[in-house]
Amino acid sequence: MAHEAQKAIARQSLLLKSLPNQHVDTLLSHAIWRSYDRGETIFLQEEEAKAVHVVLAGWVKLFRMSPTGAEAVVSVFTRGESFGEAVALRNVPYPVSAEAVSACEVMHIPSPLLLSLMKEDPEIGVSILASTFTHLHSLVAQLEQLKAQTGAQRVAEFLLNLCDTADDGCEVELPYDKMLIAGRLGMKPESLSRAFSRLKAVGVKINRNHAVISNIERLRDYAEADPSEK
Amino acid sequence: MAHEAQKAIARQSLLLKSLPNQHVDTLLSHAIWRSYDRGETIFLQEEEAKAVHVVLAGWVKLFRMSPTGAEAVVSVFTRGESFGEAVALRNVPYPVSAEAVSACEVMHIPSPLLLSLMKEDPEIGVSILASTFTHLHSLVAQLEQLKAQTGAQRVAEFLLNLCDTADDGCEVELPYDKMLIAGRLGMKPESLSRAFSRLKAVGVKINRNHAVISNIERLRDYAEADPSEK
DNA sequence: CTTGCAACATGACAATAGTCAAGTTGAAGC
DNA sequence: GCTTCAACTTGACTATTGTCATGTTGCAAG
Repeated sequence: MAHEAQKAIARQSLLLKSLPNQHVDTLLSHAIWRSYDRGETIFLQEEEAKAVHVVLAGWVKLFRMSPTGAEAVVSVFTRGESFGEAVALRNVPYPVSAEAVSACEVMHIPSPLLLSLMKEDPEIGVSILASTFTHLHSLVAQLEQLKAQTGAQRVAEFLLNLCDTADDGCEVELPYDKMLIAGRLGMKPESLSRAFSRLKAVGVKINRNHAVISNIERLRDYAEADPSEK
Repeated sequence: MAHEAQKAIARQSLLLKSLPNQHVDTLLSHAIWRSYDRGETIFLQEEEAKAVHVVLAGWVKLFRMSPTGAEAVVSVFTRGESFGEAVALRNVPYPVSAEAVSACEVMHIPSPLLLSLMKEDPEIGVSILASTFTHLHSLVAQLEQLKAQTGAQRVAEFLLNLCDTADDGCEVELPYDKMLIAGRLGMKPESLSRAFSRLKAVGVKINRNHAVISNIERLRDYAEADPSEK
């Protein structure tokens, strides 16, 4: 079912890229390949984890529903990224739900397969820990941002992460809709709108899902300034 | 150097308790046992990880310094808890700093030892993933709280976590000083004071580091209520 | 083409949290 | 016992964000 192009993407994923080819072949041949429509659920919070998931195309969000129904977006993944590693190997329920936020392609690696390969070659365990560590790290970074930065500063960092060039100025497309960006950054859509307005003052123009940053350094200074001295 | 009592605590830690005794013995005999004074640094952000750390007594905080010097507390660990697993096995720099917030005892397991044992028995990898998953989970929970609850509600949850009994009412000691509690909950000490004041209305009395909760159910309802309908 | 809807923007207001300043208080050191 | 200092509390004020209401816009189904 899998196109060669998809397999190539899978091989480059953080989870698989450092594994010996032989293992990767085994995993790819036993993986389940699926397409999801925008809005489709991939798994639900409290459901038991049976696989590790690798995004091949599109965008997937992980989120938590509080008892009152408020949604907190925990992370958003795209091509080459994987999630569910630590959960799948322990047969514990997912602490979050996953949903496709655009049409997307996802590869599922059954966890029993991963476990049995891990018994043969401990290198696999290290690979899994590597991806897990990346998630841990990104959650830590998010926590720092939420605790130490204003909304507009978080938006500034989000934009800076989109333009990987160290160029003077640049233009980027917002990867998904603003409601999701707002959720991902821990704010309401209205606040995101206002944050964008503020960023006009440091040379950011937003038009639809297209952003123009006139001076990256200026934006970076803004993002890292002490909130109290702004 | 290690007392038997300390070894007993180490054996009960989340990291080691599910491992075969034989491995635990090996790890314990090669571990480094250290005492730290209040305020002493255990490791610094950006430092290369060489060991996994298990707290035997006292309290340790993990925190991040933003470029501007603002401190964001990521987690606080105590007896039986471990940290640094995912980092130690990858020879990558710590994303956070660790500091003793009270006098404490910490056991350090050198990561090369863990890696070599892991090659012999993949079960060790699963154990490490288990602890790592717990951290991941707690970070996710923190993110949800920060995004979906008010300060006073986060304080309420913090108190609820302290009293494990399902009893009607209970009394607990605050485990560390209020400045650190405030940091851990993502607020300023002043806001914590005010949050405590508000909780008086739902039957919480704070005196020094001693808290009296007259009705746990009432507090739980408060913590989980929709912030908008309070 | 038009209707309808969801995403987005904006203004007015309320709630929440941070800042600054001025006290208290309790414990450690002299 | 006294001094001193840091932790803590409280009040007044400000800034930020959420909430509610209203209006615009672009896209898609008919």
